[in-house]
Amino acid sequence: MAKAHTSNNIRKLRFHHDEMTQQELADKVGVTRQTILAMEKGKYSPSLELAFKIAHVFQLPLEEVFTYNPENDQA
Amino acid sequence: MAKAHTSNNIRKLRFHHDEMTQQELADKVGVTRQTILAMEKGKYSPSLELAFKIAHVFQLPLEEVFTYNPENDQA
DNA sequence: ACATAATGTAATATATTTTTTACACTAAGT
DNA sequence: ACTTAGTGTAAAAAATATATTACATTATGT
Repeated sequence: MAKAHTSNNIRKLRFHHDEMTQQELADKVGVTRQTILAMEKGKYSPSLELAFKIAHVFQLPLEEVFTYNPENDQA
Repeated sequence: MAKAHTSNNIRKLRFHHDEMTQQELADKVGVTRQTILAMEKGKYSPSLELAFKIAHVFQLPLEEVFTYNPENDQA
């Protein structure tokens, strides 16, 4: 297994979407600003549900918001 | 926000993939059999990372394994 | 100079996911 | 009849995500 990571471009997307603020996004998906901030900072990766909600806000498929970086998982 | 759900067809996919057992899948993605079982039973929805790993095992885009059912989220 | 909005940091508390362990049940093989 | 493999249930512990609160910083507007 090992360290696989999940990155996202929430930050970029916020700006591309009318400079949506962290708070606004947080409100739209029903979490706290801290949660958005932590995600943008890569402090932790969200739950699948939250990921779906965020993709939904930006009207994008989940995989265009979050990208999976398998580090060295077995095949 | 409210209750949005995430469903999956892990079970089906396991059988379509050489009748892969819960334990085998668990091993491939580095979790416990209980975790796979709980997911199949809808007991809780996985982390984004785990979701990605599972999709990766089945060589499918994440959204073909997990589907988001927004219940009544605001637009 | 002041006020405000947006973001960052940090600590603690709560919720949820995941692990660990143990046991029950069914189906298949011998 | 026995064993084994696969699955289901359950409870408690550990890990991780999320909430809450409070404060610092920077940029902008007045």
